[in-house]
Amino acid sequence: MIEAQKGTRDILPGEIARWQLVEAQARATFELYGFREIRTPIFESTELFSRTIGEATDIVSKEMYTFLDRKGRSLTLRPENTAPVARAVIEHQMHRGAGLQRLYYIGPMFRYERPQKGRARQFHQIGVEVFGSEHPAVDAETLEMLMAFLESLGIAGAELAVNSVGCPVCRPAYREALLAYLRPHRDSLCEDCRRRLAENPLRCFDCKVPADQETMSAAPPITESLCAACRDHFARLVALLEALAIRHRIEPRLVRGLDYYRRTSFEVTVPGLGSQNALLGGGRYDGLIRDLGGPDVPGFGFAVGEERLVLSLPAAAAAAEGAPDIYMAAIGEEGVARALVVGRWLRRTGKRIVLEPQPDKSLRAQMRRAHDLGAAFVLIIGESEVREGSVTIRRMADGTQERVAAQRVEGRLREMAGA
RNA sequence: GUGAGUGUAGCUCAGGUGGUAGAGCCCCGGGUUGUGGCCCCGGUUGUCGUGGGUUCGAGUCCCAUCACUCACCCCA
Repeated sequence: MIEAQKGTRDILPGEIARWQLVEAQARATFELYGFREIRTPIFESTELFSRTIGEATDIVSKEMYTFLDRKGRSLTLRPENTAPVARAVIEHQMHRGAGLQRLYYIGPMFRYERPQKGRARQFHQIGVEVFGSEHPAVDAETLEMLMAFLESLGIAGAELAVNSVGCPVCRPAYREALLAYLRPHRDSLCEDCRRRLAENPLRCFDCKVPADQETMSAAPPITESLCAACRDHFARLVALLEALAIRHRIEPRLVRGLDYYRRTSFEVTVPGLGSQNALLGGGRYDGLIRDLGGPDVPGFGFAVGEERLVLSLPAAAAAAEGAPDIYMAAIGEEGVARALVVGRWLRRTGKRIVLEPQPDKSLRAQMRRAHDLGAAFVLIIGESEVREGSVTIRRMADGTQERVAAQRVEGRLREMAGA
């Protein structure tokens, strides 16, 4: 038997209401703030990701779905969507208009990883990107929108952590300061942290080994090593968050993995997701467009893990499934043919009608089926109805029913529904 | 890539110390020659993940393998 590939899954009709709710709420909220949707391709040139995300990151070094097409071009299934959106902005010169570009996207991403709770090889992100301003008010307003979005979905226990990871001016100096602090402790660090020391010492802050956490708690925080410009940007952002009464925690140990982040960096965690407790992450990426060969256009954005968001939804958020208004119970081939005609006309009045051609099935079984589907009315078309050109209308709520001429079905149905 | 746990009916799961498979739900038919919910009666459903080994005999023990789940790494 052929089954869905590891790390991929089918989202079945029984749970689709939660996905549709999340996506509809995202569109409605983002458009309130002037964002417009963009849809970019699922695969891109491999180079787009390796250059922007960083060759040394886990994503690029071991998690990309990369393949050669028939002409030998190296292509990659997108592992994230900020770089593709930036590519599209440059390609279509979208930054040349007046004002800012605010874009959002919803779609699948791909990373070759071992699946676990809240993690899959094909997963979905809802993300936004703002291009064209490095003003901290962009950061603040977008974060305010984000929190409003989560609130509108009734997400409980969401905690926003913000930090500044500096810029190419101050980050190298901080890295050296951190290394200077860590070198004397090298022998007491865990194996992973010793490796991080060489690759990306900032990641030691994420270590879950208690002894290492203790070591890191005394490490110099990045916020004290920021250059004047970055320090000013961060201070203004924090002040604006205060003014907006956005609950947040300043977390100097928060480091994000992708190379293109500058200055503002943040994430929202939520309980109940197992060890993948990050619901979303994002930050500022002022150098990205230029790195891709475009002009010096600053950017800010975030991406929400849609699977994790759906997992975090309150149980009650599952919107009611669309029960049919009418179930057609037809007996015999003639009955089925008549039901088709009646159903066609009633659907034009906006009625949701379910017709399952099973002429040999007992009326009892068809009634049971109508009940299970939650149909408000059943239209019965059996042998005697066919003979006299009528239809039996049954209101399921109280069992009242009557037989009317076929032409009168629509009007009588309306009367019975209103009664 | 590393570690641990789990694989029995469509679903959720029982099957001490080896004797050749069960329940509930679901589904179908009937009780009501054409009428739902509750009830009653009857019925269908399995390569016991796969391959090999031990044994007279393996769902049960051993080995291998695959899949799933959770955790590590890392991230959404």
